[in-house]
Parts: sequence; C-alpha cells; structure tokens
Amino acid sequence: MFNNKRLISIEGIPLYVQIRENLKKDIQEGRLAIGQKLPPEEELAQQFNVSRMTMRRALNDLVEEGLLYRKQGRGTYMSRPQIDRDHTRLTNFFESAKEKGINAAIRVLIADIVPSPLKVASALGLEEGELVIRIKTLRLANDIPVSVVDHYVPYQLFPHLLDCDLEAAHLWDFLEEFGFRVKTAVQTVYAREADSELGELLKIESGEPILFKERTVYAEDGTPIEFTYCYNRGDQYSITMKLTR
Amino acid sequence: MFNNKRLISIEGIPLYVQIRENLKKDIQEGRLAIGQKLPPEEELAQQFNVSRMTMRRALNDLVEEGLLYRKQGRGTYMSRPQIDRDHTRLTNFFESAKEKGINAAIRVLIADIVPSPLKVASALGLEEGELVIRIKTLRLANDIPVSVVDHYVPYQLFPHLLDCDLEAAHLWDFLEEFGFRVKTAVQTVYAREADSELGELLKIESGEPILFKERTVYAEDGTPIEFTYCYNRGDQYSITMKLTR
DNA sequence: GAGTGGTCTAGACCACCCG
DNA sequence: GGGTGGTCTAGACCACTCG
Repeated sequence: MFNNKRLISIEGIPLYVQIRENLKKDIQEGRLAIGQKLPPEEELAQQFNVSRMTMRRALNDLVEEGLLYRKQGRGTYMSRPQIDRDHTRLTNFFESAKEKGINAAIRVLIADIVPSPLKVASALGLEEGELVIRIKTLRLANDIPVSVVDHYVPYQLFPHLLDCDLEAAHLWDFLEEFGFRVKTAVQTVYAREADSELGELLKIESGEPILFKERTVYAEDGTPIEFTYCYNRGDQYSITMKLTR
Repeated sequence: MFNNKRLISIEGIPLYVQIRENLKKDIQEGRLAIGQKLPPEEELAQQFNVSRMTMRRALNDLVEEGLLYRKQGRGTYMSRPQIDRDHTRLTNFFESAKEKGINAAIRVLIADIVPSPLKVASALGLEEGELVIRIKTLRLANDIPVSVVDHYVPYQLFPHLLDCDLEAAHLWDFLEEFGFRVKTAVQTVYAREADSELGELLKIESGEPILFKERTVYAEDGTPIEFTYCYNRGDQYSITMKLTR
C-alpha cells in the first residue's frame, strides 16, 4: 500500500479527482484498515507526484464525504465505514425509482392556472394572487399509489409549461428545458392523517398516517421555481437524511 | 463597494475566514444586489491584499453555503436570499429548545442494561445480544409532552453512563464527557400511528399521527455510539431539511 | 523537539463562455 | 480574442500534539 502510485496523466480529468477516486477505491475495497493512519500529506503528495496543495484538495473531498478524518498535529485517519452515505441529495421520483428497479408512473389530476394562495405566494416570492400553474398528480410505484403531489410554479417564469406532456417525464425535466436548473430545496416534514379524498386516491382508509411534506425548490441563482405539497402513504414511504454537527 | 477592503490582520483568525465573514456581512446586510456580478477573483484578491488561492478559499465557502454561485468563464454572482439556511445540522433537544425560548425537560422512564436486539446490534456494529444501555425518556416542551425517545448505547464504550443524572443534561453531553464527540447522524423518518402506550405518555388519543424517527449517531472517527427510536407528536413536531442536487 | 496538519504566496496554464 | 473561473506548482511559516 501507498507505494508507486504515480498516476498516468489522464486526459481532461483533474489530478485531484483522479487521486480522490483512487483513494476512495482503496478504502471501499477494504485495502485500508479501519482507523489506520495515512502517511503524512507531504509523503502522499510525493507518491502521487503532485504538490501538497493538490493532495490536500483530494483529501479534503474525502474528509467532507466522511471517509477520512484529520486530527491536527497528529495525522489523517480512516473512518469506520458507515452504513449509509450521501443522503440529503435531491433526487426526482423517476430517477430514484429507476435506481431501485421500481416502475414509476405519474397521473395528472389537475393542471391549471390559478391565482396564488398566500402561503404559495410567500414561498415563491410572489404577491398573493399572482398567477401560478398548479399541477396536482398521483404517483404510482409498481402500480401502487404512493403519493399525491400538488405543485405550484410561477406562471410568469414558465408560461408554456402546460403545453408539455406532464405524464411523460418529471416536472423538473420541463423546468430545466425552460432554462432553470433545479439546484436546492428546503422541505419540512410532518406526520398527518389521511382525509377521505387522500384515502380514496391512495387507496387507504381515511385516518391512516401520511408523511406530509412542504417543499420549496430553488434554481442555481436562488430563484424559487416550485412550491409543493406532498402527501405520502405512511406505509410506503420514508425519508433518510444525514445530519452533521 | 469593493474598494479599500484591506484587512487589518487580526490575531489568530485565518485570512480566508475574515474575508468570508466580511463578504457574508455585506451580503446579509444587503450591500450587494441580488444577481449582482462580483469583480473577478484576481481583482478581489488584490483588494483584500491576499493571493488568489486564499480569495478562492473564502469564495468557495460562500458558494458552499449557497450565498454565491459561479458560472465558469463568466463570473461569480450573488444568489437570491433564501428563507431558510443551515438545516441538516445536528442539534440536541436542549440546545434547540433554548434557541426558541422553550422550557425543555427530560423525564427518564427506563434506564437499564440489556442484551441488544438484532436491529440495535446491527446499527451499532455489535453482535446480537452484546450488552447495551437502554435509556427511555419522555421529553417535554413547556410542560407539554412532545416525544418519547428510546436510546441504545454500547455498554462497553460507556460502562459508567448510568451513574450520571440523565435528567440534568442531554445524553450527548455525557457521551462527550466519556470521550466521544458526536459528529454525524443518519436518520430515517416515518409517519406512524400512536399505540395506546404512546398515547398515554404523549397525552393524545391512540391512532393519532406520530412522526417516527430511527437514528444512528456517529463519533468523529465513524464509531456508532447511539441508536435511537424517537416518537414525536405529529401536532407538535416537524423536521426541516435542505437538499442539494 | 519532531511530526503533522492549517494557512498562505506568487506565479502559471488551461477550459469555458461571450461578443 | 478577451475575460473569467478551474487547476496546479514549489515553496514557506505557523499551530497543534505527542513523547
């Protein structure tokens, strides 16, 4: 280990990325023991034939990811492998269903242009009553209804949104087509009971638990581009996240 | 703006931190317009009288925080201010109650040493049946019961934990006293119904919605130090988080 | 005091984006 | 082609930790 690691310079890929991925592979394939101390940065830099700054950039990324940790004045060490990593990533329904091998489908219940209710307006940075596009859908996973989702999108930013086939792709695909890249979201999660309408749509008894989510989605420049109420069947849905102190 | 920003070198505080906080203040106090383009990095570096690498380090932090964004080949820009920031931080019950001006109290229901159930063992990286400390508590906010929390902690790591006054401080304070700094947690959130026991403890009807959480807490080096089931009153509790694509 | 990570410099060249 | 961010170097000194 840690010998003759000189990289063959690969076209286009930054050195720190190559080093990072190289080390990550060593870690994930178990070639480094838990708690093991790594060589000092200076030495690693020599082995990889890069400057210390570049080496640090690679190490920083791995520390960020939680694979390594540093103790000032002592050294850099392997973390214990944790079960789950990389939560709090924003993924869309089709993407995550595909990863899990689930057959995803969307049925549009409402697609309309309406004046914005107060809460929607304030989330989207609009005046109350400014026009928004409302799209209410039912989501199915392997033909089982799992969520009712109520999207609100500023009409002024996406005047042609309703021309799209909203059952054919995820809403975000269309938002991106119109020039807004989905970047971050802030969401709040609650436990609620299903009312009779939700019960009917989700094929559960009314009164059964619902994981209820309010979410505001922002583009790269911070513009709010979507506000959503999301009602998820309690027995079919959970949310996993990673927190840092 | 952007003139004569030369920093008086302040004792001990790294330059990139001073620059970062300086810019953050400008942003938060509205001295920079939304969407405004910043001067190029080279120029900023000159104004602050540092090298470009140091300037970049400061800017990187602000981009990370979502206050700025970059477009390669074009420039660095102000983001729109977003309502909420800095979620997905791990906070303890007493800390967050204090911030909100809520009077927090903990009542211990169970404090015992037991063989670990399978699920607990696997979360904590133990063999099934290895001893764990189980601490079950009721949390009150302004005398209203809000959560029932069931903690499991490896006995071997904290053999003297039960000597502590567990109602006097948060469990994490004791874990840190014994040498383990709480660093990260991975949690999964579900919607459930209250059973009769929970109903009684939380003073709600059985069948009412519960925001149920399973959480594994890790120390700095990745050692799992706590696994917890957490039952929160649906009408008193929500979780807010920020997601990134 | 030796070992190690944390910060910082003053350059350099490249890749990308725009008019 | 000019402006800009992305990457990289080869040094340097400081701050922290440990024996």
